[in-house]
Amino acid sequence: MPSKKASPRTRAPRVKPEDRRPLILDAALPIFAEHGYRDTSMEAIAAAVGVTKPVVYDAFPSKRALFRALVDREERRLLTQIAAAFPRETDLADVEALLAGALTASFAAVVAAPHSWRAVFDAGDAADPEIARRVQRARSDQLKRVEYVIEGILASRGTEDAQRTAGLAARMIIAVGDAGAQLLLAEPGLWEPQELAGVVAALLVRGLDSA
Amino acid sequence: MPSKKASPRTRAPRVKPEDRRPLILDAALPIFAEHGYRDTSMEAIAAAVGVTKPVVYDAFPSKRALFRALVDREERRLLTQIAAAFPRETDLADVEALLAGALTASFAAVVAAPHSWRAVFDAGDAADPEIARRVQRARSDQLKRVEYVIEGILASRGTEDAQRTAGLAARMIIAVGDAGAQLLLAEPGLWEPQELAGVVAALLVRGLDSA
DNA sequence: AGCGATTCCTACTCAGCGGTAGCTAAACTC
DNA sequence: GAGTTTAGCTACCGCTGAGTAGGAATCGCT
Repeated sequence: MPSKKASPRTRAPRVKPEDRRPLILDAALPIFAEHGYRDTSMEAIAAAVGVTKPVVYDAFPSKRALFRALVDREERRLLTQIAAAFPRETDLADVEALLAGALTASFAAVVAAPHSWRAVFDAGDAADPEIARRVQRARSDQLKRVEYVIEGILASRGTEDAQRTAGLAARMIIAVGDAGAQLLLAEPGLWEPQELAGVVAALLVRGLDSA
Repeated sequence: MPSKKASPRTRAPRVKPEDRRPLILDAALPIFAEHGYRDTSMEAIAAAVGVTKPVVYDAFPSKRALFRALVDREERRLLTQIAAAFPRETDLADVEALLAGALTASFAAVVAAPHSWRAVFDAGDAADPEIARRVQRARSDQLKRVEYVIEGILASRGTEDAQRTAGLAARMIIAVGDAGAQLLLAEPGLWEPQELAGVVAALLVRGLDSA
């Protein structure tokens, strides 16, 4: 029997760090998405790229930096996709159509990039404080935008206490959107994004009675 | 200078393990609720009880066992409180009142025991697999119950595709309930549980148009 | 007071993971 | 093909946190 080491570890092909970086992010995404920040090790990421740990550290200075870069990239990807699918020149008076359009765009983006969604989604809780703050801020900005639109609509109807009600409604809309996204991922094929968006929008605007 | 040790660590009073256990759970609850399973150390729990690590290990054989006991207790507490506040003999025909009653009970329980809610809530994700399964199962049972009620209502109205729609509606109801609970905790005092339940129920049943 | 039982504490072990030093092999140049 | 550069690898360090062994203090009983 030869006394060579058990697993000689076939050497990985040579790749420049700048080309290695996106490969690492690609491999890291599903791992972070599935196990979360704390339960993902640099070792595991390196293995997924088919490489050893120091190679990863040649591309990113630290785990936090890697995750930060990942969240940046995936957040941009999601927002770009949503923006691309967002209907132009919506009629502000037709709330239901407005909602359905926004939801369709969001749902489509989530279905197209489920891991991105998952990773960014719980980056707000578990990851390190800096990233958590950024993600929470992004979510809060989104909430404010929805709130602003709703408040305008309610005010134009003369609803009393429009501000507080708008805050509530905005939160409910986002909650329902999140739940819809999770449903799409949990039971793929059960709903088409567009169909789901229509039904959810109807439910929100006209209520369960419309079902 | 005296050569005595810096902090002689005042010895904790003697308590029997069976009496110690609930004290440990009490101290552990807010820590787990705030930092999650992975980011909570036995050391931190011990310190919060005013005791050292081995004492905690005398009461619970492992971190997982401790957390499991905690989730058990808090889950029971929440369910008991909800059951106690749940309206008797609700009219199945008045969906809005039914929903408002259920939400009021849930909201009240969450406000009364916010840490329990938080701890159990994200035990489904981050904790160890066994507990995650149990919590997810509990949530899925809850979903099924709501789904069943909704399906009955929709079927009695002759809605087509009642089953799929009921599944969706049930998820939306739970999502909205969760969001309401989070709102109550995030901005305490802004809404009374009962008031919030009423508004949310109206929104779900009659839609945004009713606002 | 003396003695056993019970409870707590000091002081470790061990494993896992983030991060690094320094050697080795592949590619590129001439 | 020799020399240089660049990328990858082995083998380590240090720290943190779960879990444990064994000694020290306190209670209860006689």
